Amino acid sequence: MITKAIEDIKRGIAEAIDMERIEVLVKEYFKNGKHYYVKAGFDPTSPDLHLGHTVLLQKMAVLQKYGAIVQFIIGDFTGMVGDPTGKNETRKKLSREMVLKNAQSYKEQVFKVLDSKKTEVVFNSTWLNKLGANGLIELTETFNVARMLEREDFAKRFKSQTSISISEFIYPLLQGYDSVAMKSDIEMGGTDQKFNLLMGRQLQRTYNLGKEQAIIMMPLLEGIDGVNKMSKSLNNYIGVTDKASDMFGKVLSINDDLMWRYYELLSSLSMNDITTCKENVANGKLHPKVAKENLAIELVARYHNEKEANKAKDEFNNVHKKNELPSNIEEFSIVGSIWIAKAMVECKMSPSTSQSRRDIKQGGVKINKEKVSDEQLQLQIGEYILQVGKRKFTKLRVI
RNA sequence: GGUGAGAUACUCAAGUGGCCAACGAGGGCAGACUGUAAAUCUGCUGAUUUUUAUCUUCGAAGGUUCAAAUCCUUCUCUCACCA
Repeated sequence: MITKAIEDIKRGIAEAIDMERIEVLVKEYFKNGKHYYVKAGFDPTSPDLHLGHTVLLQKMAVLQKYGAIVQFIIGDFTGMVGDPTGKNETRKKLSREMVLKNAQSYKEQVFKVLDSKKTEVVFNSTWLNKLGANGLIELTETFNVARMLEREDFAKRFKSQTSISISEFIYPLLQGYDSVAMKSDIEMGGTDQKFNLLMGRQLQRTYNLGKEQAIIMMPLLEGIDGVNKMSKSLNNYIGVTDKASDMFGKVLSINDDLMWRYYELLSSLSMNDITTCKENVANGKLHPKVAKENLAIELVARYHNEKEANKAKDEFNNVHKKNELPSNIEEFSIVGSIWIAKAMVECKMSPSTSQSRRDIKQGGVKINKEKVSDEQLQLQIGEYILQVGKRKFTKLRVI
């Protein structure tokens, strides 16, 4: 049982620091039911979670199964200091209400993965506000610039003489201080967070907490382009709140190699099952598309439900294989007969009439499944199914 | 504070008086093909029913010129070097 627990915990992780301690904590739990604390921080600015985030969350959910209480820290204070990477725009300070609202929407998304009974949601302003200038100075004394510059990205920037702001130095200290305040046993984060995570460990020692947190780092999940890490700004993400049909489609659009990565990091199948599945695809017993569909169904079911997932699958096959129409098409009404290019703009299928004309010219526009060849086409009064490209449909009513 | 470099479309990046709505790359969109919204190949990628045309766009505002992204003046911002 314990061996299996440890195996589960180790699965897919990029790196762990002080794994022995983690094992001890888990063993303790199995022996006398003693809980331990796992910390992870989230920036409250963008509350839209995507599957990249869930890699971390799922690992925490696994730990919860084995005795962990998750300390879900909303970095409302550190968020204000600003993760200093995106410089040249002035960071807007989030209002209290905004933070609370984002926190609320976090909860809705997070508890699709985490067990809410074993999770504490806390704001780091609670203790960081109290820290004050004195406390802050004290905190900065625990560390020195030389050590700070050991950090790879700082080192690079220092070498190339790109500017580094003082607040960037303080940021990791504050994050580390969270671990002191929360007395965490384990902290989790992405591999890019290594420095900040280690800081927590270091500070716990400095502040004589009597323990040093272990660290679990999860790999960064590649986005659906298969190259960059999943992120909202690169628009290669699958959002937790994406519609079932979109989510399904996006999963199916990843390339076959990436599929296994997603399996490992996102699926709840055991590693054995995944290996078997992989072998079956390799020797032709299982069609890769079926394997991908299974994965898509699992994920859609997790964030919606099984019914929706199967519906999404049928829909996808209808639309893309049999060329049928999706079941729920948005409807739009326009008064009076209208030029098709303009109609497309009106119902938001196209950003401009110029774009509409291009699409028509290239044969990408269909009305009632018939390709439109006449750029000048006027739509008379009636009902039309308008299709642009492969997946944009609108039911248009001209009245 | 001083000196120098720069600001071009979604991003990177050419262009230094007319042939510039602006090379190229990435991205995006569309088409063909496919098990797929993958891969590959092809086309398109400022706007506008004046479509071999018109209008707006190369940090901002003025100016020179028949003609400016390109030349001049001022301003704003960024970056680097010195202090």
